[in-house]
Amino acid sequence: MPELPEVEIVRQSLNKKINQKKVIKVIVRNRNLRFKLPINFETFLKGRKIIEVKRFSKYLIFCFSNDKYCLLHLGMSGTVHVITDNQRNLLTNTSFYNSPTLPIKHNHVEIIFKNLRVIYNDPRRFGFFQIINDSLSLKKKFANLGPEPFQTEFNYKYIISFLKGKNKNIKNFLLDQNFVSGIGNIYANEILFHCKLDPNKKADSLKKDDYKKIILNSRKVLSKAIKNGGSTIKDFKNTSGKRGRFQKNFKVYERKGQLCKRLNCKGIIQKKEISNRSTFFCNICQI
DNA sequence: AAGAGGCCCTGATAGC
DNA sequence: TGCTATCAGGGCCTCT
Repeated sequence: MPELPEVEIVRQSLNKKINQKKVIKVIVRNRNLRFKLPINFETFLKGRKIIEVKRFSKYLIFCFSNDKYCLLHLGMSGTVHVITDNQRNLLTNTSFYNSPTLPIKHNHVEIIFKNLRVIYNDPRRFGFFQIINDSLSLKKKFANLGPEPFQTEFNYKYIISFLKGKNKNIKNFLLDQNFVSGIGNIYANEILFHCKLDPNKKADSLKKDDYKKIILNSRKVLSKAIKNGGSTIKDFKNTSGKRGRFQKNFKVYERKGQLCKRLNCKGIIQKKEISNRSTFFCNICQI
């Protein structure tokens, strides 16, 4: 569920809390994430200083001095928690189990800094860490990913040339990270609603105006989601345990059977499987 | 080569 | 109450 906006929220709060801090210790409780945590993970991080926390697409990038990097992808259920030593002492002394911020189970990785620690929690273990040894490898890692919606490279010309000769529906393309990166199932649904487009429509049959709407609305929806602290469906929280608010703005996602929110539209939101992903759309205005 | 489908995993929920 | 089935979905992999 963490898509670009949620990852950005995590990045922002992490960058405030751990920038310029040095890793003192790393605790790994479970190496079996989506990809097995490398054997040298702990020694690679230990002693290194964070100089910035960046993001590309749905990847967090911990940047260290000397051109070293560590990627973190949150998969579907990954959350990052930052907790100070003081908060931690209070928790253990009083009601650890009633803590609103820190989960008890599935805290697989802890990265410990002076006075605080970063805890990676992930029930489904679809998330992963990756060590990157120089900026060239970092570039390579992202080479096959498409631009983010915000980038100028995501423009009409690019879309036309990418879609040429391909035969998929538009929703699949929005989910295709090689076409445009950062959009997941929730935001793909929302973006297509704002474009008034049928998710099942073949992408190369769309009009010039539709492509422009897609560019505009993917930027609009994602930036509004970021402004609202991301979306919390079930378990997304920022590093302080605060929930997102953008789910209140959803027009179609998880609204099956409900009335379309567009002014004067009498449509009913439909739910349909498109390539194994639940897809929500209005049966009147999205045609 | 493009596209479809399977797989990894756990927790919540529905149905019996 | 307790069992089983189903669903959620990001990215990588395999098969056609």
